[in-house]
Amino acid sequence: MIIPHTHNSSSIVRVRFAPSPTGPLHLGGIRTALYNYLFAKKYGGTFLLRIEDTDRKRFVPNSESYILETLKWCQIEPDEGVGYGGDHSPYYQSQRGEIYRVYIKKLLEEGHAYYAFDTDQELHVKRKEFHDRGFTFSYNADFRMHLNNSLTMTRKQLSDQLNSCSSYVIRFKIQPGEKLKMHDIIRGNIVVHTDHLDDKILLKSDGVATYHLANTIDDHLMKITHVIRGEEWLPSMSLHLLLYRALGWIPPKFAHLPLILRNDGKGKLSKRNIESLNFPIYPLQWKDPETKNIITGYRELGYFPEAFVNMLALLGWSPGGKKEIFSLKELINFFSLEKITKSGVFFNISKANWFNKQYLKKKKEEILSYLYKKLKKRSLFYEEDYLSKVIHLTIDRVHFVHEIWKHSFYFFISPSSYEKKFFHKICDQRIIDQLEFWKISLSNINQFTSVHLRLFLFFQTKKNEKKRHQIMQLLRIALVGELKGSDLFIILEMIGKKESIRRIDNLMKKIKEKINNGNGFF
RNA sequence: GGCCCAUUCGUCUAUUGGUUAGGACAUCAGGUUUUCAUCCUGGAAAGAGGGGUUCGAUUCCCCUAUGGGCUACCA
Repeated sequence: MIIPHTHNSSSIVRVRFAPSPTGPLHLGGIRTALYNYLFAKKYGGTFLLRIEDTDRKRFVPNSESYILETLKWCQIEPDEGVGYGGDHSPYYQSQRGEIYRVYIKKLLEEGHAYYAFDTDQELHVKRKEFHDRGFTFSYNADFRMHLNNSLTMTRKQLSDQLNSCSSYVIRFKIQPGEKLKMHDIIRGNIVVHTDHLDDKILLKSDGVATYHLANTIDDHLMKITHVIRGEEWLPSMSLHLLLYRALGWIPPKFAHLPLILRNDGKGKLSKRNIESLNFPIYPLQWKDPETKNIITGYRELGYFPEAFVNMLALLGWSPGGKKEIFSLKELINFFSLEKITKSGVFFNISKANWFNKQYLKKKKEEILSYLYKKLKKRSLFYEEDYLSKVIHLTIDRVHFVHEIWKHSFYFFISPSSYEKKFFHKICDQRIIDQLEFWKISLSNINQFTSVHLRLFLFFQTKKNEKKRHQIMQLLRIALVGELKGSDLFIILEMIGKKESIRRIDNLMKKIKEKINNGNGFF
């Protein structure tokens, strides 16, 4: 009988998002956080945030606040960890050195780790030598007995070496000859032979633990049940499993997420060379503390966090079925690690825009307040009813709140210019005569409603469709400035008789000016 | 080079041995419309290749190819 993968109260889910503070989060990072969050919430578990700052050289100021702000904006805030407290502090790896030291000592004593004194330079030379001869150098069982480490020393030699203050690292001793059988929730069974592994450094010469060690110890101590991380970590899963075993701990379950790939050429998404990408990769604007360059984010571009999260959730995961719009609650409800895709994914900005549009349709309030602000700047005031009508008439044309103005300005102000090509064509005395005729006709209409106006104009031109077409284009240019926009008669009704006539006058004036100036030249 | 992972329309994906291989975005055509956009209808568009297993493979296995990751005293 197959026992399904279930989670109950006896196995409380605890997951972590563990970024390193080397700059802003990108699409891939935030998606990893999202999946961790969804998984935790689905099983009533805990989502914790740990900062993996074991590499001091790569530290970038403001990264942490950026990460915190991003999670907040996406509404996937941690329950525990940096910025949220908890029983397992500190949540910065840089503050956990004492803890790591305890376990390093244990590994050393039990023969799972050893001191190594080879310098960076020596190893570099060795690697190059091997490479030139067509071989691969690996610090492993084949070579460690020929290198400068505690395995090749007597006790005395070792203590002398250590006392002489020469710098050293501590390496993990991999036992060769084993077929390691592992399981990944997304990928299934994976087998790696330990012969292919090398003796990874656990403690760097500056006394700081490497990611591998810190990560393993922290995940255990913080009672992490599921490690959900990017696929770039898949090759280290064997190392981590071996570390759990050496420390006598039960490992968590692993799920390695497919990578988000660059669609401009090669490689995984990263913070490098983002200029060549045709889409933004940061959720929030990032100001580089060194260069002061500002790189825009999805928030600044006008994406709603809900749309952003929805889009991201479906990039590498699908619950099946045809539904695509999911609230965060629904995402939590439908989420499952098993349904995450295995292959790398390409990001599609037009789909992201489509998602935003779906959410925009439900956000009339936000557009309303945006219009209010926009109008207030011009000292214009309109009734909410009027604004609502405008929004109703134009919302289908936009993907973002800020786009509403360029599609609705003509309900509030006269066009500031006329479409050049068309305007050029209508610079003619006959056009002025026509406009004059329609201006008078319109001013004589008492019921200035779209229904009446439509009837009137259609009646007037019932024998000449071409003419109707032409006059409507003329009026549209007068009202909007270009051959675009909402229903002409509705615009007329909305802005009213007085304003309509004023705009027709404006156009006539501009045509006259053009005719007069033009004559001087030709 | 070594090790690992992956491979369904252009993109995101559904379909876990029997389907006309479904949907969404994008794209194209037609319709609606005074215009643009929307909207509606429709089209084109996919199982990398080769071997097996099987009555039958997109689905299972192997090989090749391609893509990706890792191969640091980076995470």
